[in-house]
Amino acid sequence: MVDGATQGGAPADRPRTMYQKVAADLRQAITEGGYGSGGRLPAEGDLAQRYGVSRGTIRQALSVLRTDGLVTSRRGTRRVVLGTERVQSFGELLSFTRWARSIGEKPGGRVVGLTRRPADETERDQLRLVAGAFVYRVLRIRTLSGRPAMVERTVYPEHIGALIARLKPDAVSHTVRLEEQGVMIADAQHTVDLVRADADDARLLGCRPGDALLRERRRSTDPAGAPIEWSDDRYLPGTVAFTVHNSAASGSLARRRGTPPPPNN
Amino acid sequence: MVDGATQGGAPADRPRTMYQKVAADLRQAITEGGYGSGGRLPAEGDLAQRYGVSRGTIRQALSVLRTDGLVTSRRGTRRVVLGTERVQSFGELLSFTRWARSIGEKPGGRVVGLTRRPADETERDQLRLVAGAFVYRVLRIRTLSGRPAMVERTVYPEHIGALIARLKPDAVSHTVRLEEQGVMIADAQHTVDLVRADADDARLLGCRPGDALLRERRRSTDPAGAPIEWSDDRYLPGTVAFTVHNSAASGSLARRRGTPPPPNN
DNA sequence: AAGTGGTCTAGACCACGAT
DNA sequence: TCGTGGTCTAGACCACTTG
Repeated sequence: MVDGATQGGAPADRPRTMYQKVAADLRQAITEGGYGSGGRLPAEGDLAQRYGVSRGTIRQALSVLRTDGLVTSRRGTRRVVLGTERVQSFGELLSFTRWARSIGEKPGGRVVGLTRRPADETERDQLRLVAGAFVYRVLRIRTLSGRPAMVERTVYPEHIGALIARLKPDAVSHTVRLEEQGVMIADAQHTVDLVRADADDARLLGCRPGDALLRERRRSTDPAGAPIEWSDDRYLPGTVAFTVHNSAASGSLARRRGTPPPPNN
Repeated sequence: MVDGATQGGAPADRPRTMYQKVAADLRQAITEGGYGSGGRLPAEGDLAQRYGVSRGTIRQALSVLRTDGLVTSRRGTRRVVLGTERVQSFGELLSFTRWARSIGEKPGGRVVGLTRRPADETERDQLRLVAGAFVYRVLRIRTLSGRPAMVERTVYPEHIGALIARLKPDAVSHTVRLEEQGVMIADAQHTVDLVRADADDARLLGCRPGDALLRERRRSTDPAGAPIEWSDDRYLPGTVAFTVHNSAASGSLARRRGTPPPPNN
């Protein structure tokens, strides 16, 4: 049977299925340079024999690596190693806290404003709410090793916001707290552009109004497709860069340290 | 048998295989609102029967839609429509010209500088060249309906650059010209961040040195994994935004009109 | 308990690249 | 021509969600 982009559990989890085990194994071999950059992988049939699974399972594993941009694939020739870079997990992308830790910085956060009120039309549209529904709006300053890095404005539907409202103002990771209460994020849509700091941004980030900021707007949904949050995050210049790999039918986004050396693979 | 992220020909092409036909069919039904936003798709088995194919082929088709962020998928329940937005093609992302046309603007371009010289270390690293190899560097201003929008600095390995060097300075699309000569781009790695305009940027874009620009750096490779170009594109504020959908194991990047209304799905 | 999608098998044939 | 990955089939069993 066929499969597709294989949702598979978060790559952060321990591999549970055969194709995840194979993928993890091959990923390690690749990132450790076992095949070299530009090197060729064994044929699918060989891998199937080596791991004692069907060719289909091997293809499922390889599709994961292809989506991550680690290998090519084309008819007629063996797969080629495209890059040997570590791939960022979905969790690191969604959580400022996890991202900060993954790059060796100490994350901080403080809620500056929290209100509950009826959703306006844009919010109803984004969160798929009916007229009259309430939302929570959270304004929050995020720091890296004590220095202001980002201003976050997040809108939650009422049942999620109620959980957020109970957290301490300086709770480090709202995302992790939500996970602990069983709120899972399965999909996210991101928009990255450049925006001018308004008065609030300037005050909280310590810049001047009108200064340019890198903005990421994000809409996240749970496994059932129900909106969980709608956020507008504004980063000081030099704080982050966003990277994406894509091919004819794939791609993924990663958040990286600001103005990093040119991507190396 | 299993399959994966299904490289399938460019979605721009006419569907050639069964799963592409099914995917195109379902995509149209979804974007036309046939299932509604948040609606549920028929079961895989039902679709298999309706199209007269195996369940595996249906799953392959659905994996395409899942990668595009159009539908969810989880065990136990039918797939749910996540969004009904048009998905941008790989070609529109890679080619400024095609993108501009897709949003109804008239694209323009003019080569301002073209040099051939030995690659420096960074260029050798990016383009996977050996010491002593030559590269072409192209500096180019891009316009939307006559107004400057972006400055493009692209480095090509010698065999590709030689083709570019033969084009007229105001050739509209280098990407399309390369395609006509059989140069195909199969994968690309993007990095998006914020950068200050240098003297060249300011002169060509008509802004002041030090002004903030949205930068996209890109490394593209052919189907065999060989680097084709390494580019540094700098957009005037408000010109573009980049969007990405991702989930546990997928994602894709799209270029949009600058500071658009909040993403609608 | 029934319905549904996720994983896996064991084949088949085809399209393409390299030799 | 031969090896390789791409497409497709027809099953099987399992994990999960929902009533």
